[in-house]
Amino acid sequence: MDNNELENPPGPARRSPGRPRKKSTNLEESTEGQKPVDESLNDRQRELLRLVIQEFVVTAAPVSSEAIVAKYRLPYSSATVRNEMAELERQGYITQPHTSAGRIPSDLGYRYYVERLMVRPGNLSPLEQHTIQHQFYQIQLELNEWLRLAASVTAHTSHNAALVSTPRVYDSRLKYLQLLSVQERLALIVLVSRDGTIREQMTALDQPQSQDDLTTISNRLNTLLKDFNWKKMEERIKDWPDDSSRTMAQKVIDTLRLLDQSQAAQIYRDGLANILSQPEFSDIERVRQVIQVIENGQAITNIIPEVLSNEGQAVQVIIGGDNRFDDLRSLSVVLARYGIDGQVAGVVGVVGPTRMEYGRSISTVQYISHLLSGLINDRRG
Amino acid sequence: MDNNELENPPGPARRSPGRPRKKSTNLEESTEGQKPVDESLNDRQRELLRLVIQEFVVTAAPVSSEAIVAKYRLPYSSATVRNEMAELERQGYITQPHTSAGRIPSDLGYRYYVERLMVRPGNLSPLEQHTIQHQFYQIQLELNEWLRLAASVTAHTSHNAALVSTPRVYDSRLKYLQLLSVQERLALIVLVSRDGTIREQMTALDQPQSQDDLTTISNRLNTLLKDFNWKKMEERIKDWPDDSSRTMAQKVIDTLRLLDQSQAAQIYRDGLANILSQPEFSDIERVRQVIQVIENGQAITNIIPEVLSNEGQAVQVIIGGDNRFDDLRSLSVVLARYGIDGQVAGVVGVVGPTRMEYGRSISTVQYISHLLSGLINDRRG
DNA sequence: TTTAGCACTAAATATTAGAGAGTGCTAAAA
DNA sequence: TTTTAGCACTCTCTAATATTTAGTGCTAAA
Repeated sequence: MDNNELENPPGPARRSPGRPRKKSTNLEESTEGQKPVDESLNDRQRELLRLVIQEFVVTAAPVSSEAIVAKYRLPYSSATVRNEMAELERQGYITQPHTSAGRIPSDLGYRYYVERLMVRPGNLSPLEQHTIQHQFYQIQLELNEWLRLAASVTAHTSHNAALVSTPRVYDSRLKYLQLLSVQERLALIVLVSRDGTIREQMTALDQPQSQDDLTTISNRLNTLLKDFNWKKMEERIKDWPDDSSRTMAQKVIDTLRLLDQSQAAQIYRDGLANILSQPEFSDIERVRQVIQVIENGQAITNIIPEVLSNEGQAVQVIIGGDNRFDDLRSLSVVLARYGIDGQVAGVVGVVGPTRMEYGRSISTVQYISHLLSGLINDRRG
Repeated sequence: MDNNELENPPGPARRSPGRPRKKSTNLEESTEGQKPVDESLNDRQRELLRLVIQEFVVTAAPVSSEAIVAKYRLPYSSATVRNEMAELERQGYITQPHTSAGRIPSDLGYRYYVERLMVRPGNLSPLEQHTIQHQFYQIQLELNEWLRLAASVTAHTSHNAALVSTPRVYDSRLKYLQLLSVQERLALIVLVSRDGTIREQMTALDQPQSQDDLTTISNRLNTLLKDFNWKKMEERIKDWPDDSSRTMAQKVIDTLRLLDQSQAAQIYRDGLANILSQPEFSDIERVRQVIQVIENGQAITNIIPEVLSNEGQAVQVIIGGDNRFDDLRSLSVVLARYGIDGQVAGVVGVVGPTRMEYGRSISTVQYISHLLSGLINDRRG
């Protein structure tokens, strides 16, 4: 109940809508690691904002001036803190659920924290890294099992919900294909692309063909089409005679193109239970919303291609939907790409309340994406 | 809040623990379709029980004598109904949340309803069947995409949460294998079993081998091991010379055995949001429990192999955990097997509150399992 | 055997009072 | 000029109490 206001950011935050973008730009201009100069907040205000957020992340209750002074033994009184808080509120970094309550961070506050105040997220502890690696390398797994595991581990490590998208392959090239007779007029195309993806496709035959016929065809196609992507293949077969080899080649092309294009990223999810035990989800209606969003929401599906195309940034943090994804108000999403630049790419992400441990989430997705990239790399030749 | 008592079945239901089993036996003995004779409930009582349950399933609120008489224009007064209800309660089929409330069905009541009172669930309407078929046959899909779709459709059709397990294959037989060089000392085994399952397995090589070497080996293995299951293969290779073919054969055997055995059924889930909008989940704590159970609970994983081994029954209904699955108190599960007897088998199921439309759930899993069985059958040769 | 009538019970809802938490402001102190 | 003690003020939270409502079980008559 304390957090109702998170959903409807109060006046002050709205009054300066241009601010977050500007801040973000500042960060990019300043050298990383150096403390950026800020015109509007002095050191003490920044420090207090940091403390308010840290405290709120842990307690989930509005943070009072008194409490913060006592807990951190600040060298000034609660009255001073109140004055500074008033200024922080005026600038939209924190808000009050009601007059006589403490302060809670606004989305803008979180943004500022993530970009400028947070202790830079380091790596996961060696112990955690080791535990995770152990799980990954323990058994030989298929790709989808890796991804499922990745989602599970990410959720567990970040203490939030996690999502992992299947990697999308651009420009698949044929490594090997095999045709298998299923019935007289039904064949199975098995197609291995150079990045190790396997695609099977059942296909009807115009005329009955034996396994021997099919083997002959597949041998020919293997020789002629190997290492090509579907566009190259299409050029190549243009002047072929109109025989069964060509018909089959066309089907292979279609399958390969399908692999490239229609490839709707499947999304593995896990850890929903983690975030629902957070106090912000004591309201059942919010729980339903969140489940809708995570289970099959548009927002998630919309974000992913965006992250994939966004080649620059290593980790992307979307706070409270950032005014773009309405379903995600009150949720934050931390996303990292994995894969091989320009060839294979997927997304690993953490979803949780805006009040999340951003540092931990960032470390987690960084590490897991690193791990997945390694695995993908191993799978290729 | 009305339904608190569902979780802790009150006295009467406990007093006659042998009853449900006995009933179930009776049903099996009696000819299907014929109205079974019952010593303890007269026609009017049965009719009233049916009405109470039907009403409760729709309204989710305790059913009062007055309401039921008015709504169904019963030819007797509410006082009479009250008398009969008292008897139904004494026998444990219904309970009162508190003294001055209406009646709600107990698990025992639901059981009785499902086995003896329910209008026998027919098929889904032709329109629904058509819609579903349309979704299934619209595009060529891979197995896991079929299953994902099946979960989604089941959830949507049953208005509850759905789960679909990956089919487990007993006794896989090799249809075709291919070895692909990935790096000098790293190869990919691609293995197609006769039922159309494809398994890929990366393997390290003792000594560098070219693609040509690997092709030679795979040709030999294809000829010698085709159509065998892993046990047969092991016999077969017993007296082979200890060369690279044999080493590879052993790896193929291991992979095939893995396919048969370790094959932990993956479970596709969908429609969690459906059941959480039900009024029984207005209590956040219950929501959390349910999500735990459905997302990664033991109960589900325990039930599935049980259903698979239970070859007789077409559809299995577990009500409120049936005193065996504690996590499932207040939930019911409707399960059907799909696949081909003795060869491939998976499970499709509906999970919802005990107050669910059993008829619809049963029709849905029946139809979907039928459809999946067909698809599996098509995939084989 | 059925039913009208009614006392009784327990929950749900509304009302009120009081306590608690934390602020903003003022005026004095540093 | 900045900081801080003091205090009035605001709003929520909790508990206690009364009121309403729904629906029963029982009795006695039909």
